[in-house]
Amino acid sequence: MANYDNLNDQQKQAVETTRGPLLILAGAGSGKTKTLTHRIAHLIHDEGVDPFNILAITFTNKAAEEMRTRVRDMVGPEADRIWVTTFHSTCIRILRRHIDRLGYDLNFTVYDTDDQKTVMKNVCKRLNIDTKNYKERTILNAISSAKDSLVSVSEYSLSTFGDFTKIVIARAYKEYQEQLKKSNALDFDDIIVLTVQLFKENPEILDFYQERFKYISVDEYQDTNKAQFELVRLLADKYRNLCVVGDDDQSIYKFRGANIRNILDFEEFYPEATVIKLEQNYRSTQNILDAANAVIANNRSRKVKSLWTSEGAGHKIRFMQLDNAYEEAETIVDEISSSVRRDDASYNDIAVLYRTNAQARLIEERLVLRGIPYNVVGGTNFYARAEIKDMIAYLKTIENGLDEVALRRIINVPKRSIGTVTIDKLLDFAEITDDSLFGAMQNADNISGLGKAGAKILNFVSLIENLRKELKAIGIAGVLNAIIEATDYYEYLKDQDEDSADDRISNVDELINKATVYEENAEEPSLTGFLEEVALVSDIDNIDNTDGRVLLMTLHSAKGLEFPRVYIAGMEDGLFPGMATISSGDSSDMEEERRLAYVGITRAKEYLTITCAKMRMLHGETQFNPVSRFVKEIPGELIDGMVPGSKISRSDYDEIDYGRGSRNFGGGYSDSRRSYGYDEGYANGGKPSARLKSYATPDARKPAMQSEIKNLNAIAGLSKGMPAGNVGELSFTTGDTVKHRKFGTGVVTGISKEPRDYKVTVDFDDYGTKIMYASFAKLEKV
DNA sequence: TTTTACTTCGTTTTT
DNA sequence: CGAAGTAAAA
Repeated sequence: MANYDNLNDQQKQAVETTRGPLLILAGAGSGKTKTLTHRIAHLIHDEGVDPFNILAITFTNKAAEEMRTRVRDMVGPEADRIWVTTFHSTCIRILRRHIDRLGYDLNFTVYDTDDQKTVMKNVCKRLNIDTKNYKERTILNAISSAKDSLVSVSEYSLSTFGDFTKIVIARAYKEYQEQLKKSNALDFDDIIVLTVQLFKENPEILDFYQERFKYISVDEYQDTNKAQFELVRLLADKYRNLCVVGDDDQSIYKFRGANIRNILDFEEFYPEATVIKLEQNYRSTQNILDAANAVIANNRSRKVKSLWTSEGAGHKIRFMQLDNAYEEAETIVDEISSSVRRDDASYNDIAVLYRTNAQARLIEERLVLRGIPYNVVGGTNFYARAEIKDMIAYLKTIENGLDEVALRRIINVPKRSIGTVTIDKLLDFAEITDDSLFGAMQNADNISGLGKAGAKILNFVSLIENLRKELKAIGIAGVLNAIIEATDYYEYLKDQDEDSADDRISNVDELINKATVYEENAEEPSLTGFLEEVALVSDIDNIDNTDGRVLLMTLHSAKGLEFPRVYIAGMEDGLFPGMATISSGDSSDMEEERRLAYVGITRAKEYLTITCAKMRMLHGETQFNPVSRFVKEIPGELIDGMVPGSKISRSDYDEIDYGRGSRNFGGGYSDSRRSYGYDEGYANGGKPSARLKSYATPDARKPAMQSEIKNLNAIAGLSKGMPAGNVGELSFTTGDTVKHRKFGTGVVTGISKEPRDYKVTVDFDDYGTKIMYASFAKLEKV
């Protein structure tokens, strides 16, 4: 019997409502994961539901992971029989078994956005579409939103109504789908769309999964698109035990196809639905909640809710308007520094949020100068790096020879004299013989006019075929090593660019680590599985705020997270909300932007500081932005320094003495300057008032700053993704006996230093000799 | 084929 | 302003 004592009345009601459609409107910080996990435990323990019949869908791997552990904590190992996964992995699991019904092979690969663009480039070339007028991305976005709303190629073609742009997109859509199919590849949207199609065309398959998943819950329901709605609808259609959880006020992914109507109209679609609102907040102080409530109340398309807490009012929200973006960054970093020094805050209590990634740079620069450890979340994905994509392309080619994007990426990387001319000949041959590119390559002997390239092609083909054969014996990590060896890939990287080679090599090493970890941990490791994991994993999943770093991220990335101290930077009309939103005639755009502000505010547990700059460089021109309208929607009495009871007016802001209340202005400033020798830039000898003019020559300092960042980062061991200052000391040396979680004990026979880590060779008592990376293997000296 | 000069274009991005 | 992509030159 599960224990529900620590649930509030609404949560309890949600847990106990197990039959029929249920809509849980879960405000920010209202304990929705807790409610969902209890609900699952209740189903199993009190209603005797077989875990096998439960499906819990989330959007992110991270959310799925968290829910899985929490359910396991409550119900034990039985929990592993529940499907707790993302939309995309759910669908891939289903498609791996049945996609042959739709004419694809079961070993299909998944294309990421880069791959999509490559395909679209080819499509445009083939169809003579001028990519000046029609950008690949624009076309792809149109296709993506068509797929999101389940509009097929033929339906799209029929709905162009003579609109020339749409006609072009329709042609591109058709060709794009054909190319993907030829490559036996799916894009992210296809993963959902094809599953829906599979179910619609094969009632017996649908029925099988309907019987399997008698109880379904969907998290972050406000972010679902039409295709996902349809998928869930189909699955739940038989038993109608569908529980959706979401917060319409946190719907911030419209631009990616999320349809807020799914949650707003749930009751209309399921008239028999029970609706429960979770409004008690367990995260933030009342002041923060009041601010959030006040802002979001300006939205019209929403279900009215109001967050409250049984805890106290807490600290007021601090607002500071600085003269320019440099001072904004400096002020924030100063405050971070002093709050850690003087209060009991630690770096991992703190997050700096902003609207656009570009804003991170200035803040980063100041953090580096202060030697404050930080991590920037988002930006470039690990798997988007060229060297990683190369390695993955080799793996994809081994896995799925039809994958033309992968094959063409590596066919001449590293250089093996198979140039465009040769590739074109091969493609012609493939077209005539109705074969794939790889098929043509295998037949290189029968193609005339290839000249010397013929032998090179066959070499390449046998490399791939050999690796395919050896895969079983040497594993994924082994294959990767073999690729590097056979192609002399590291030499290639060094030839490319001497400076970045070390970084790139260590990235590849990291990929090998990941492969090793995957093979050690997965139930049934396979190349398919590894590629899937790689395709469906993002940086966001690896956010770690326990390693003593300040986190910098966009407001979007912050959804679902919480921090004791939050800074929201750049709250200016023109930046947040952005210019495009302000000038858009569609009020729903502004409402979405406001929801983003709501998400930002509700991330804060104890302290919320909002900043903006009067002057800021944007797109190469200096802009003078007024204070964000969202800030003005916060009642004045909640803001530090404001006259209680008054709404703030624009003129009020200009009167704010934002120096007040920040305890260490003068001192902190001059410290940081002296130590790094930037005094010259300041007008008044390192004793700035809050109204200090901007740097005399902000740009002149840049080159110095850039190299300074590199140096400081190197000294502090701060480069992105590296645990805070720990690469170095091993607790053992050659000859020591160590213990591994899985392989047991063994003797260290060798240690070699890698750019980022140690490679340790261990002769295990029971498993033979293994080479592993120290940071992953977690070896302990015994 | 590779380097270099020039143009273009600018939110957010769970998978 | 600066990244990224493209066209032209070597």
